[in-house]
Amino acid sequence: MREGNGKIRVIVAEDQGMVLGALAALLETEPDIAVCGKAANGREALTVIAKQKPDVLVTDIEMPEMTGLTLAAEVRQRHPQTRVVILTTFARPGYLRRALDAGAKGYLLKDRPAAELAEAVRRVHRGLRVVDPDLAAEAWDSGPDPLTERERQILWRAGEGKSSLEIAEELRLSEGTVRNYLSEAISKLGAANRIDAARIARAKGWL
Amino acid sequence: MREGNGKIRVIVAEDQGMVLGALAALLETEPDIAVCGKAANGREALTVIAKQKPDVLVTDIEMPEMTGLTLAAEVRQRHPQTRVVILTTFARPGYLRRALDAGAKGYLLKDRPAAELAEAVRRVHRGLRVVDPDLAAEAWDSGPDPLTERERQILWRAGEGKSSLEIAEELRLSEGTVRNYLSEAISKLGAANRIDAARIARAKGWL
DNA sequence: AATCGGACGTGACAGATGTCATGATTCTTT
DNA sequence: AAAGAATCATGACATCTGTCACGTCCGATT
Repeated sequence: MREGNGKIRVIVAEDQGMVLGALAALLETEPDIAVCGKAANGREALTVIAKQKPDVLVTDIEMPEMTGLTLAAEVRQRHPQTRVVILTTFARPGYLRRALDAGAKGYLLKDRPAAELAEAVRRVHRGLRVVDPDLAAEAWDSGPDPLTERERQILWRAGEGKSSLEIAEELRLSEGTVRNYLSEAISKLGAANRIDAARIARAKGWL
Repeated sequence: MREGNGKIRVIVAEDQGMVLGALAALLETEPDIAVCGKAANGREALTVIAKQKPDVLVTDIEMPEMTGLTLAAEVRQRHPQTRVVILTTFARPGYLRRALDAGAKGYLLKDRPAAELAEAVRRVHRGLRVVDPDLAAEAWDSGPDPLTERERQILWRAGEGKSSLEIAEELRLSEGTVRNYLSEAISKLGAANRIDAARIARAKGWL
């Protein structure tokens, strides 16, 4: 958490305290890496980065306050010298695509061996990209997000168990319009009904 | 991973390789704790435990091959000298109840501070119980699982987006019966529809 | 022997859902 | 200026869902 005698200076952002501490401990076992800060969400991470100006940020995606994806975009704008590695549970093509669009240099899955984390940090620090190859392939042939913003809003709410009428009132639409959007989403995703459609969209990282 | 000169000997089971390695690294930083084995699922954990006879097993719940809950029950039977600490993301009353029924001595959430893990291991090793207090309170007043086995089976499939007819065919029931069970589940859970019911049941740890 | 809960069924009905045709409006791109 | 896409709408229709009343059968408890 202090000086870096030529070491790669890293900040870790992750909302699960236990995992945050554990990842930091893991990186600290590497002789050429120093963890110079931790954060429990995106907003916190931005503050710490402004102070520490680290070489690399390792961040989860799903966090309160500010998503890792939003965080990556902010870091690119405000602290371009800090390279971002996304570290997440989710092998979702949509997440990968958004991460790369947001300027992330690495996308790593939590179910890979622990040794890959340090290796990814080193590579990204050297200016290389690190992307899980299987996921990259899947992202390639699963195509882009076919949903419009409205469809996404409505499908999201449908997935929470809300009825067409409830969704219509919430978004100030007519019930028929909501049913139309859902019908569109169902057909675009090749789903059998709204629940199925929400599941598929979630799995792809489109919700 | 080797000798334990009076140290507490611990095995960690967790399916996400990165988290597994990180948790091990975290525990290894403690002077009185030694990690003598790792496992990526329940079955693997049983093998390692038979060899190592550790003092404490720290295990996740949701793993392939064998759940942490099943694992806890097996360990109580076959290796009663090993005490079990469940370490999970999910603050679900149903999980806690099942964990305690399975003989686990500790139930810890991954979003607690990292320092609590070592402390929990020490306490459990001393014969004490460690249960997240908030979760324990919630478990107490949320009552027991109200669903019957059939209702659970059917609600699970409904949550996957299957129609009543599909579920009926899969379970060799009439469509009307499936609708009746769903109706029962919806009313027991105070839900608005099948999607809502599945959400609630999942959140409680009953699915 | 009587009671109770779980599993399973039917029939009927109202309301929710999914589909389709058809159209208006607006904004962007060619 | 024309074409395309996204937003929003209506009406009509068939199907799916959720509820209720009312049963049967079985195994465990009393």
